[in-house]
Amino acid sequence: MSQGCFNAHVQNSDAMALSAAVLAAAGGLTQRIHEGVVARGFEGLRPAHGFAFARLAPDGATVTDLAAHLGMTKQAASQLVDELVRKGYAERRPHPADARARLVVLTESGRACTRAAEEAAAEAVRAWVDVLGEGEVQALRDRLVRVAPNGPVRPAW
Amino acid sequence: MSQGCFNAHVQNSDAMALSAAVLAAAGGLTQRIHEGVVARGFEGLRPAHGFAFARLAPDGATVTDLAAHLGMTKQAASQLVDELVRKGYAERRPHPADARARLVVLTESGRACTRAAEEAAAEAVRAWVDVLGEGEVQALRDRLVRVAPNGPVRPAW
DNA sequence: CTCATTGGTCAAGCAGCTTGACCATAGAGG
DNA sequence: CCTCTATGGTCAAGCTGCTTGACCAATGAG
Repeated sequence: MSQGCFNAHVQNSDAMALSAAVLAAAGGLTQRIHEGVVARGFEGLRPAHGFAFARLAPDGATVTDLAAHLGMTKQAASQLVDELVRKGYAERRPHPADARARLVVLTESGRACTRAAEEAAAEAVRAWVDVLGEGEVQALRDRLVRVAPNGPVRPAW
Repeated sequence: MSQGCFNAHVQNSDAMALSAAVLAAAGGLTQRIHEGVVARGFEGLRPAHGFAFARLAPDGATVTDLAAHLGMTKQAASQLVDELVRKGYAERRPHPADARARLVVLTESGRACTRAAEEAAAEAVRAWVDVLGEGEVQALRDRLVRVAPNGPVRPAW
């Protein structure tokens, strides 16, 4: 583990301030996206579902893939998919290359919801642009990408 | 709601990339802090407890304050405090100015855990400094503070 | 003194996740 | 071709953290 808090320039209090800022930004963003999705008429969805949509959107995924992506058991992922199917956002199709597996894909309604989330995210980010300016926001994004290249994009706490 | 996605310079895909970066940074940070706290010998704590510690650390707080801070009911907050008390991290003291209320304060063990979290956060941030440099990290913090001044620092999804 | 408000707890219920068991298919090795 | 283990998926039961609802004690304004 780290043995040096002594020769570091960054104080613990600074680290906490940065951490709080990152968590506040993430929390506010999640909240705004969720509110925007609800405002566009998609109800009965929790933010956690958004992370599933993000994984399903490109080409669909198996339940096991989804479970790994969300950091939960495949049973839990399967239940989550059940819920999405029941609400009409996704459907299970036979996997083209593996008779054991089933490919979970978004329905048109699910894709519409994904677009709504994108719009809501763009709206939230626009508020950031109003404060910082476009260049600063892009710089922010680039630095965050460099700093958290493969962080878990999922409910983490 | 927003009617213009047309005259905005920021594309939806950019907004999603930024959102993903922020969430990845927050998720990674939370994970690292939690791991650091565990590595320093504090077990049986979930990240959610960290947000409670942050509110209790300065001068203690009432259960109702804590509930508002964490965005949950006071019953849930009370249960969380029960758990912290049972594990020796906090204790309930009579409130000096209100006989109805009880002031929840950290024990020495709770303060030690708070310090451990600060060290873990500093450690995680040092990894960011290694990538970006100290000035960039400070700039990152300043911009995030400007963008999310009062975001919810708590489990949000 | 009265009474609506506020801080806190007890109790029951629910939602989301976990563990454990099980079945069907896949794919590697005789 | 046949095992036999590994893998994808589901069913069932249980737990944990949170919610709602009811209630009591103390507060403070009238």
